[in-house]
Amino acid sequence: MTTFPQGKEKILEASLEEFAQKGFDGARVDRIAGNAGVNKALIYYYFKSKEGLYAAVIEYLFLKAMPAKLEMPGASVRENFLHLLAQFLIFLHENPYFVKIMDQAVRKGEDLFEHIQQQNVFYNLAMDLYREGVRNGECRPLEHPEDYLVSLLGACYFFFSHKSGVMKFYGDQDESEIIRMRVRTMKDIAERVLFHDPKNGKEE
Amino acid sequence: MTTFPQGKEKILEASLEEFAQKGFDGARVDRIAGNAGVNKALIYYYFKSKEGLYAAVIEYLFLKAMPAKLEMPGASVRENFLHLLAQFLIFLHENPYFVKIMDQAVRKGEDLFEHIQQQNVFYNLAMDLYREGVRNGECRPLEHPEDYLVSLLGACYFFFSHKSGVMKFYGDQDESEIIRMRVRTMKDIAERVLFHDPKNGKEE
DNA sequence: TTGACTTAACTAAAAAGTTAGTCTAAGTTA
DNA sequence: TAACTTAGACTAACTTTTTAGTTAAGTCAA
Repeated sequence: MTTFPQGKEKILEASLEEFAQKGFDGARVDRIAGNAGVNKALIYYYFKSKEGLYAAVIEYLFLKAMPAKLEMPGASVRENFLHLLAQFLIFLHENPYFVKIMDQAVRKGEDLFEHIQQQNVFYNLAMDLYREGVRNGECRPLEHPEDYLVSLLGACYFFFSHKSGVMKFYGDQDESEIIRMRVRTMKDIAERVLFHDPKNGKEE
Repeated sequence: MTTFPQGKEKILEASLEEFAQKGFDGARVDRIAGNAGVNKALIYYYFKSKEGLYAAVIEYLFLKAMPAKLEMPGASVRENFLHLLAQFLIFLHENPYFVKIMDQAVRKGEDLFEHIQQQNVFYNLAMDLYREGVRNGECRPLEHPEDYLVSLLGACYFFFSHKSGVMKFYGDQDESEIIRMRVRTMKDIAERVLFHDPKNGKEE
C-alpha cells in the first residue's frame, strides 16, 4: 500500500477521471487542478508536464486496479475457465476508468509504457486453461484457439467499452442485473464454444 | 451519387483521416487544410467551425461507408444469419475509419447526430433473423437474446477496434488470412450459441 | 527549518477563427 | 461580341482565444 501526500493523490484521482472522460488531448490541466482542489502549479511541481502526469496516472491506475492474483478455486478446467470469465467481467465493471483509458491508449497507438502486457493477464490465463483442457479432454481442440479467445474476451470487453451506446438494447433493467446476466451469457457462450457437451449434470 | 466541389471533398477526406487518427480534440484544422491542399479559411467557409466540420465528416462517412442494403441470399435463417455476420466483419474490415470514429464518438458520449441508429442496422437485422429462427425452430429460445447478440456483434467489433493491441496474438499470419479466420470463427461461435445441433450435414 | 503546499500573475506558443479580398466561369446586357 | 456583373470557390495575412507551462514570493505545520 504505497502512500502519497494528500495533494498528490487528489491530483491523480482527478486526472484519472479527466483523462478517462476526455482523453489526453481533451483533458485540461486547469480543470484537473480545479477538481482536485489544488493549485495548478502543484501539478507541475509533482509531474513536470501534462505528459508526465499522464504517465503517472497510468501507473497509478494499474496499481489501483489490477488484481494482485486471480483465484482458481475450481476442480476442473471448465469451472476455472468460467470463473475467470466472471472475474474479467467483474473487473471491467468495477474499473470503468481502466476500460476508458485502455481504449484511448489503443487509439493513440501507444504501447502504454509496457503496462499493456498486464491486460494480457486474462488472455494468458485463459490460454493456459484452454491448453490444459485440451490435454485432459475437457475442451474441443481448435485450429486457432487464439481467435476464439480474442472473440470471447472481446465480447466481454465490448460491452463496457461501448456501454453508453449499447445500453438501449437492454431496456430498463438495472445495471447490476445486467452484469449478472452478462456473466451468465458469457459463461454459456464459452461453454458451448470451447468445451465438449455437458456430461456434467447441468440444467438445460 | 452526391457531387461536391473539389475542395470540399478534399477537405472531407483529409478530415476523415485526421479525426479518425487523432480524435476530435487531437485533430488540427491547420493540418487538415494542409493535407487537403487547401487554405484553412476554406474550411470555415464551408463548415463554419471545427465542430461543424466534424458533424459533416460523420455525415459523409455514413454516406460513403454504409451499405445501401444487405443481401439475404440464404435459404434458411441459419445461412442468412451467418452470412450477415460475415458481411459485418467485412464491412468493419473495409471501413477502418468507421470503427475509429464510432469508438471516439462513443467516448464523447454523443448520440452521433442520430446516425448511430444506423450502426444498429446489423443488430436489428440479426435480431429479426433470430426471432424468425425461434419461430421456425432453427434457433434455441433464449431468455435474453439481446445479450447474446451484443456479445456476438461485440466480438466482431472488438477485433477491429483493438486491432493494434490484439494482432500480437495472431503471430505473423497476414491480415487477409486473419480476416478469413475471423469469419470462420465467428460463424462457428454463432452457430453453436444460437442454433440447434447441426442437423445439416456439416463437416465437423 | 524543511517539505508540502498556495497565490496569482505571467509568458509563449499553439490553436481556432476572421477579414478582406482575388480568381474564374457562367450568365447578362448593350 | 465585347464589356459588365455576379456568385461561388478559394487565399494570404491577420486576430483572438485557449492552453501548457513558469516564476517567485510566501504560508503553515511538524
